[in-house]
Amino acid sequence: MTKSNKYKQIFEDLSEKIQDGTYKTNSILPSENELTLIYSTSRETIRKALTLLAQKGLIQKLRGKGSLVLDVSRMDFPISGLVSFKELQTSMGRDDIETTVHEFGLINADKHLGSIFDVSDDTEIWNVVRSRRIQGERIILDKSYFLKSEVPLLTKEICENSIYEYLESKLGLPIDFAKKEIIVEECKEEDRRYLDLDEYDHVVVVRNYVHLKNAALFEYTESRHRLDKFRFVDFARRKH
Amino acid sequence: MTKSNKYKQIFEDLSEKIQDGTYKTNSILPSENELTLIYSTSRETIRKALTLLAQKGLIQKLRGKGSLVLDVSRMDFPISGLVSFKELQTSMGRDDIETTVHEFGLINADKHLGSIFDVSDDTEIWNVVRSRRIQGERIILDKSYFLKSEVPLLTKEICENSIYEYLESKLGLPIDFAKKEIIVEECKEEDRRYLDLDEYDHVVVVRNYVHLKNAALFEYTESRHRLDKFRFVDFARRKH
DNA sequence: AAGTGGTCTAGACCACAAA
DNA sequence: TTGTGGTCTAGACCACTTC
Repeated sequence: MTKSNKYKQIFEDLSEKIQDGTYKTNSILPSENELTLIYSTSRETIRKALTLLAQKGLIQKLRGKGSLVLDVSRMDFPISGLVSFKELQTSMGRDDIETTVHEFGLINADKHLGSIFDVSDDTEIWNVVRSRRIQGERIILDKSYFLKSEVPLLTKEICENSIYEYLESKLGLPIDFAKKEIIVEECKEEDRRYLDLDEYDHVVVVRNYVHLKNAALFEYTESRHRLDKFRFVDFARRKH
Repeated sequence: MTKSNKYKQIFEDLSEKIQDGTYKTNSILPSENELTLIYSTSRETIRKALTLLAQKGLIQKLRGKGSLVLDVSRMDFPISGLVSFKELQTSMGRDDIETTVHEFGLINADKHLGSIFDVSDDTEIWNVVRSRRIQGERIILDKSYFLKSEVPLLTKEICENSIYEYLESKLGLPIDFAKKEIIVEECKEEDRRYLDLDEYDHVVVVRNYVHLKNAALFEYTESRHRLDKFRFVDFARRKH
């Protein structure tokens, strides 16, 4: 195990055993008391692991009964949360996605970007415009902006692969939370230029605001999708 | 306080104090140890309450520093999770929304509904079709289905107001989690009949699958929105 | 009555941030 | 060094389900 936290180790172990069928769909996991013996730990630690499993949608806790293993195969990719394009790609088993970088470089914030990032004008910002070709058609246009102060170095090569892998693994940026907004807009000139729009005159626009652990916005990405190929899945648990 | 759980009471109390400005944006909450004294409870209970606040996006926990109060005014209504139309209405300060019930009654599940609910054909299901008129225009078409076994009684009057208020407050249904799917579809005949579509030939379709605490699907709703009025906001926190 | 998960306690040690 | 949040423990009592 690589993780240091005991409850995360237990979470990952149970997660694997559910995915590989050791614990089968619609069966009940060993009780919390049994799990304390299996993993030689306290019950609260077991409960932390089970809470994670429930939040991830792998189990359903039933008071008085036990923890029910849910149908994993039915779950679509959970975009809710932060997901890079590369993750999406692999989780959907697609290898036929091509990324083309159309614009890449440093720009100075204008009024619009300045107000989004809450920084003064002429703050340096990375500007990346990419299109995604899926099964031969250019379907998605991604316009990304990163604060240079948080991302000192970026290259075109990195943008052609997964920027997030670079940001998180290499740079170790403490990404914490994101706000997504989904609306539909009329096609603009840039959509017609970079996408195969066919007859469609609207695009689905996903605006993504990504914050670091210090609560500062460090990335803003606008993802423009052709109508017919857009799909968003959200798995949400009832609060309180 | 009405809630029985201590950590929920504390969560609600802190939540109010943040929203009414007792604890100001960008300030630090009293430390966990101080809160144990304020609320006369153990630290783990305080931490449960703070975890809820963090999940709701009201605070940001910073190791070694404290719990930072986030800017509440910036947050849009968090749809992520379960939101009834009525909730949306009030949270956005709109009183000019009219609901019209077009279809209401019991039907027997066909193949399609049967597979969605995972019940045998001819299981009894409530069928409710409603349109939402906002500022004079019919913008949203809601097609809802409820398992009769879980919702014994439903009336047209209830459907004209908030079904969810009825289900949760009156019936006390233990609603637990929901899966949302958002896609774009071409307009169908029912869209043209019940909505003011103007020139639009597509609608945004939100499919909502709502489960009870026993993990059974009890509601399926298809919400069909006119393109130009659709908006979805999601506030997501990084997992582990 | 027995077993399950839900809540709560009073401690302990650790990792991190700031002075 | 001090104070913060993060993790972990061993026990307790409660609410619910099943028998």
